[in-house]
Amino acid sequence: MVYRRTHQVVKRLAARRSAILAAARDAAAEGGMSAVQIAPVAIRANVAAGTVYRYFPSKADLISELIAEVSRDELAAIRRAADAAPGPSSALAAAVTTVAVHVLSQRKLAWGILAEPVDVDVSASRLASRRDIAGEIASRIDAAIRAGHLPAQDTALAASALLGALHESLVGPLAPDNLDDPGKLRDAVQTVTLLALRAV
Amino acid sequence: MVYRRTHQVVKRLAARRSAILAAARDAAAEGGMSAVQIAPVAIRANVAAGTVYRYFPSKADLISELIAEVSRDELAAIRRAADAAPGPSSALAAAVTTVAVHVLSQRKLAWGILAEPVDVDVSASRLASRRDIAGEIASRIDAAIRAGHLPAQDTALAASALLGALHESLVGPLAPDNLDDPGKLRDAVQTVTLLALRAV
DNA sequence: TTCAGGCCTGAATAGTTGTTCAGTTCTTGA
DNA sequence: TCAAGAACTGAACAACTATTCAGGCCTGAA
Repeated sequence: MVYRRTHQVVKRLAARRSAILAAARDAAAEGGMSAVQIAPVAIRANVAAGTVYRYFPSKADLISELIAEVSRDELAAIRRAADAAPGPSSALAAAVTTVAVHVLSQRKLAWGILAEPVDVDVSASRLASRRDIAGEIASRIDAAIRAGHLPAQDTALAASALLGALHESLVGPLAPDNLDDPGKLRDAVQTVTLLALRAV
Repeated sequence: MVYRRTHQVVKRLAARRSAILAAARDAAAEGGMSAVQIAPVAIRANVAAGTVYRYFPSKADLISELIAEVSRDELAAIRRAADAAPGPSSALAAAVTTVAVHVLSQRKLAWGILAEPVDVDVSASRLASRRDIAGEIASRIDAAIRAGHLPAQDTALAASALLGALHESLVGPLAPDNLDDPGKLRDAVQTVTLLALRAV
C-alpha cells in the first residue's frame, strides 16, 4: 500500500465537493435551474466536466443535493425565527414571514428549487423539501391550535395551502414584478402574511 | 387554378387539427405533459409525425394551444358557476369550489397545465392562463368587497395566493393521495374552499 | 380521365447535453 | 527518487426527440 488518503487530501476532496455544490447553487440563483448544466457548473467550480462525476453519480444527484441543502438552510431559518417568538401565534407568524422574505430575496433560486422544469427527475427531493417545510409549518399551526389561538383543522392541508399561497403570489408567474423596491417588498410580505394567517 | 379548398376539405382540415389537439389533451390527461410528444400524439390522432407540423409550427405552439384551450374551458366553468350564485359572496365561493373540483377531477392534466416541467418554453401561455383565471377570481373578490362582505385588500395578490393555495394543496406533490374516495374528496374541497375564503 | 397542386408520410436529420473512459497528472510512502 | 495507485481531464460518445423534406397520394376543376 503506497497511497493512502491523508487528512489533507480528505479535506481537499470535501472542499472540491462543496465547490461544485456552491457552483451549482450560484448558477441556479443566477439563471435558474436551466443554468445548472454539468459543463458550466464544472467551469465555475474550476474542474473538468468528468470530475463532477467523481463526486455526484449523476446530474439528478447533484441537483437533489442542491435542493436538500437549500431546503435545510430554509428549515433552519424558519425554526430559528419561530423559536425566537414569544408565543405559538407569533411563532407561526414569524415562520410564515421568514418563508416570504426568503423566497423574495432569492426568487430565481426559490423558483428553481420549488417548481422550475428540470430535465432530470428531482421530484423525490422536491417532495422531501416540501414535506419538511410544510411539516414545520404544520407543527407551528398545531401549537397555535393547542394554545387555543386557532380553531381545530387539518393542519397538513392548511400548511401546504399556506405555502402554496406564499409561493404562487410571491415567486409564481403572476408575482408583481416591482418588488425590487424595498417598500413594496415589505408591503407584499405583510399582505401575504396576513392573508395566510387569516386562512388558518 | 385547378385546386381550390372546397368546404369539405376545410372541414376535414379543421377536424384533423381538433383531433391532434384532442390527442394531445388525452395524452396529457393520461401521462402528464411528458407524454405529450409529437410521435405518440400523431399516432393517437392517426396521422404521421410530419403532419402535426402542418397544423402547429412547433411543439411549443401545440402545447400552448392545449393550455389555452383547457384554460378557456376552465374559465367558462368558473363564470357559469359564479353567475348562477345568488350574491357576490356565494359567487366567489362557487368560483373557488369550481376550481377545486376541476383540478381534482383531472389532476394529471391540471398539474401538466399548471406546473409540470416541459422541454419547450410554454411560460407565455401558462402566464396567460393564470392571468385569466386569477383575473376572474380577483373580480369576484372585488365584487364581494364592493358589496361590503369582505374587507378592502389587494385583490390581484389575494387571487393568486388563493389559487396557489388550491393548487398546492390539491394537486401539488404534497396533496393527499387518498382523494379517490368521493367522501374524502368532498371533504378536501370543502376544507380548502373554507380556508381560501377565510383568507380574504 | 387527366393533371396541377396542395396534403400526407415517415425515415433521416440535427441539436442539445448528460455521461464515459483512456490517457495524464498528482499524491503517497519507501 | 521511484513505483503504485488515486484523482483529474476533456474530447468522444450516446440517447433522446423535435423537426425537416423528398417523394407519394389525394382532391378538384376541366
